Amino acid sequence: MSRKNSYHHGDLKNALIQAGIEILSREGVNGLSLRKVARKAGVSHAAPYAHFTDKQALVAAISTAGYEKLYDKVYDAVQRHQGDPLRQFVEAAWAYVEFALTDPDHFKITLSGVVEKEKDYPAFVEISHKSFGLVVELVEAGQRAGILNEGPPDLVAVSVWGLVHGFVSLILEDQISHTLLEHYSLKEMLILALNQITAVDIDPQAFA
Amino acid sequence: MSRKNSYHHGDLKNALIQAGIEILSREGVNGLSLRKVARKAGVSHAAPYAHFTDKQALVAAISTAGYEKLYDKVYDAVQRHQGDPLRQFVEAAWAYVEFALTDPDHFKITLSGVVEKEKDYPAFVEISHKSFGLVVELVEAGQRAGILNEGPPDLVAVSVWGLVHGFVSLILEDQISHTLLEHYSLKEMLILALNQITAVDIDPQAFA
DNA sequence: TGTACATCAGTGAACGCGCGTTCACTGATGTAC
DNA sequence: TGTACATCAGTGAACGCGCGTTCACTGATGTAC
Repeated sequence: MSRKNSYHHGDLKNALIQAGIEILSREGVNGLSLRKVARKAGVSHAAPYAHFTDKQALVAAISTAGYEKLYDKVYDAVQRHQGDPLRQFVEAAWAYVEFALTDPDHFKITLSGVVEKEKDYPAFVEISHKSFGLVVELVEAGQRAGILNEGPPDLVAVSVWGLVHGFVSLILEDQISHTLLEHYSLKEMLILALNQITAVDIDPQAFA
Repeated sequence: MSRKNSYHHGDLKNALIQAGIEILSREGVNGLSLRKVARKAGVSHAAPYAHFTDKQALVAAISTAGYEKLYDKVYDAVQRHQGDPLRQFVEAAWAYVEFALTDPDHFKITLSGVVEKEKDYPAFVEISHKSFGLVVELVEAGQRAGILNEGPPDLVAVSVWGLVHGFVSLILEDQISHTLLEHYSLKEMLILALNQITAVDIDPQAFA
């Protein structure tokens, strides 16, 4: 940003990732190309090769950035409601949903496994493990507080993550019936869904 | 198939859909092109235009076929365990998981919303509604049998579908920890996840 | 402080490729008489 | 049953396009003396 008009960009790498995210949100996964990303960053189409070995690597970096943003949003929610495990649980789930709805295509490229070789990118693997760890911690806190059923925390974490992730997917795929959407807000629906999985009954009204 | 060597194919439309599914399973979503599909069906690359107005239409037909196959597999499971609601519930969920694992890319193209304009294809919309209806019926049966919690069946259906769908997604995205996969079979894990959502406790051993 | 030079991050022309789609055509099939 | 003809489902050449990647290059920056 600081050296916008000079020959050298200064922070092209991040600018390319950012440009990629914008293209994703405007044109979807199929509209994402190296050349478009370079164009949007105001740079020749060969310039990205100074920072990424190939297109895959750029996509992996975009995915990794998406995961990090998701983690941060969820972590924020957890921090904001320290000491109130139920609220923590609900708001963390809601943060996940919000990120997906705000930037559906960034969410999809990050979590839909569209990119094959994510395993080859250590930063991606790291943030994905870190995220799962966060869910496990949340589950353990929930179990201690008696709002979640007993059971191996990692297994319960899979159920919880699965439920929230599936909920998001159904919304993004327009798979949720119209009548349902007329009767409930998405947050209410999420809470009613979470209710199926918690040991206590959550009152949607309390989380308006 | 019957007129393989004649100028006219006889059943090109279905042959193209089938060829598309095969390409999907071998090369993934990004490998799917009209020209490849035609080649695989043994036909010139312009031939598909006699049956589909454009590439979108072919993809929509492939997605629709995927949904129908999924519906059939789940419906089969339901039929096979008529009179045993718990088993019906578990095996229906497992059929969903099995389809996704058997043909991940067909599953993805069908349910990942990669295709934008699915709404424009009535056959797709129809089978998707029909599928949701089947889940609702299953939920109602489960509630009557006391194995699922009370609540508006369509809402509970969203939770159930969401849980199973999310579970599948986590597996396909390689998001489930290695240690977990070493300790449990996928079917066990599915059942333990379903356990979080049922009113009764399911014994994984009973479904080996 | 000033100069020489190595390093680095850009440029722009060029490559070959596969794609979706159109178009004039042709061979096979079905139908009317 | 045989013939004429309309219809239909294919063919293959051609189009223009955007893509990923390479390459010789050049301008800017940082460093040693």
